[in-house]
Amino acid sequence: MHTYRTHNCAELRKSHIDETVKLSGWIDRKRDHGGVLFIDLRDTFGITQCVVDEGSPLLAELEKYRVESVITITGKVRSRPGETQNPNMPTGDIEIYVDAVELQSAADVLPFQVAEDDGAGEDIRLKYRYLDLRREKMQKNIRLRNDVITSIRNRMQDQGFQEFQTPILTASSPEGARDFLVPSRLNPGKFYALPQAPQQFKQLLMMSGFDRYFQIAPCFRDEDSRADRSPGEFYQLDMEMSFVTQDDVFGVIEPVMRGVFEEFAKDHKVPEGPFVRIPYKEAMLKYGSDKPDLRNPLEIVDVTEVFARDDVEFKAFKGTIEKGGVVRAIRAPQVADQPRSFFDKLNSWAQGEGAPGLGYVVFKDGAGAGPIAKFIPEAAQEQLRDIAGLEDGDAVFFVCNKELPAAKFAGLARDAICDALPEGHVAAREKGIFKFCWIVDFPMFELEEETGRIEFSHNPFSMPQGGMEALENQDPLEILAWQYDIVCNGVELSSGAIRNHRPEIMEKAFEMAGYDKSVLEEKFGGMLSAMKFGAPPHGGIAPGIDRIVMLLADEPNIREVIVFPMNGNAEDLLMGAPCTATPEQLKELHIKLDLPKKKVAADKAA
RNA sequence: GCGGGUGUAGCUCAGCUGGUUAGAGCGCCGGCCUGUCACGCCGGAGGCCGCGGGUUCAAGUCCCGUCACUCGCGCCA
Repeated sequence: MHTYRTHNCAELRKSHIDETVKLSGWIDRKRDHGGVLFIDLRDTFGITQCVVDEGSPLLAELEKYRVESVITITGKVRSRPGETQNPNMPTGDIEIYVDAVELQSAADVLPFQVAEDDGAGEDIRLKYRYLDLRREKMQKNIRLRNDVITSIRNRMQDQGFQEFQTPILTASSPEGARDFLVPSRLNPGKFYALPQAPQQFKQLLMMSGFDRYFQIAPCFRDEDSRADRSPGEFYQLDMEMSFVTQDDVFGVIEPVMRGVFEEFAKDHKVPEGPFVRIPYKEAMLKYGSDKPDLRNPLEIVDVTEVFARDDVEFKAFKGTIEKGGVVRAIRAPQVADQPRSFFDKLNSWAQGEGAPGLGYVVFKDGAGAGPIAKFIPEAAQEQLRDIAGLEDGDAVFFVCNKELPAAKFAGLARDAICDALPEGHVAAREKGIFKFCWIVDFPMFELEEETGRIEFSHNPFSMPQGGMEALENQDPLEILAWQYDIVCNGVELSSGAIRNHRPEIMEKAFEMAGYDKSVLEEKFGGMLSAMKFGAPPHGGIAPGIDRIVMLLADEPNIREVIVFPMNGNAEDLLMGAPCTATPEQLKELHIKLDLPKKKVAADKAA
């Protein structure tokens, strides 16, 4: 019987010595010594050294094969001579003396090296992704992804969740991200949209009486990419459950996240105990972000009252405070001994971010020093030390602006200061740890600055805390939603909410956000009517698979954990997507193109 | 849409205040080598210095424009 292999490239050991075996794989490396030739044969499982010497007629043939060619070899397992055993590889005690070889597929000269990381750029790696994926790191990452997804599925099934597939061709919905549209041939002039998330479907499943749903769900959003956001598509652990409160959802998903991270974190610990819960408002004040990295121990406090004092004469801040601005302070412990350049660098960092600078006061030997200390008299300094909890040797950095920009910039400064600290400093960013938190109590609505209109701040399907009564009686901007995020090390891993299952509350909420009842009917009519025939209270969450794997693989870029990602311009250069449609295709779809002039000119030139 | 960074050999990069023949490592091709494992040694080929324009006696280097890649902002309910 014909076979390509009797063993894979990782399994032969001393116990196989004298056996005749057949191995297939890629030539990882060749070491040609003239009279003896070593070939490292590689498959996804590992590497086995194969050898021929002058005693073999195959030597001349094998010398010709380039690396990455695929070959099948037959030979006898033998022990490597004493000194030459390689303890660094699992198969390092043995080698195969080649008796026969079959070239399955010769490789051309490679655009970049596979056996080692030669630093090839991302564009060329993506163009030859199949070569890139052969590399050890990518094989590891992609397999980790499989393992993580399998583990998640098992953990969800174990808790009674069932996986259902929801449509890929569905309807466009207003708000949210830009949709990908797909023209309908049977319905000329109409378009499907690819789902940004199975949001409505999973709610409909709850209203359909299924109690616990999950899906490793593809989601599509036509938005620009980032290092942690792949363009076009991504995967979520989408889940929803009925008859639950926020605590019930936390109680289900927290063990899944903790379990997966504990199972696959290589050198990282996950601290014991439930994930910290931080209200949105507190997160924005203390960390200047709704996705704080808690490995950074620095915290922000509001010190507006100090700079508002009559005896403080720092005009730059006073003017802003009078216009309704705030002053935020970041305490940096034990930095008084840092060189001047530490403060200068932070100052020029701030200027690079468009701020006038980063003011600070250093407290040393009981007195404040630094460029703006002279504007703050002793009594005010005392108050400052009190509020910020400053001790001798500490410094505080100041940010002054309107509330939201001040909070956000203080958040950036908080990270910049932490990163500027030397290794081992008391306030340096913690390493080897996954620090999770829940961000809770998001506002239901927010003010759109340009228009002055009230908008949904996150998910319009979330239940407002306090229900109808809150909508009717509270200041809309004060109303909180049962809306929550999981954040890990500064990465937003998931968003979820207890949903609004009451049609009248839904209508009221949309009305407050400026939507006419007819819009709600038209866009969400299906779900709205489902809510009128008996809808269970329900809620869920959707952790991002790619980001989870990215954290676990310790990769800074999400494309490192996706098999065939698109580039930053949402192109797949390997498959040639997106591509133009033929005139026949367009005609069938009743579509005429109206391209921008610039694009037409560029295509002609190409 | 906006801002920063980068474009030099197949890949990664060096190339000073502009100066005459543009370099290195890896890869590739040829030669030598019987114990390597990132094998070693000798030799060779390979460049529209992203593209277009300008300044200059002279441009990889300076200026303007443009394109590509990349990071960020906007955007991502």
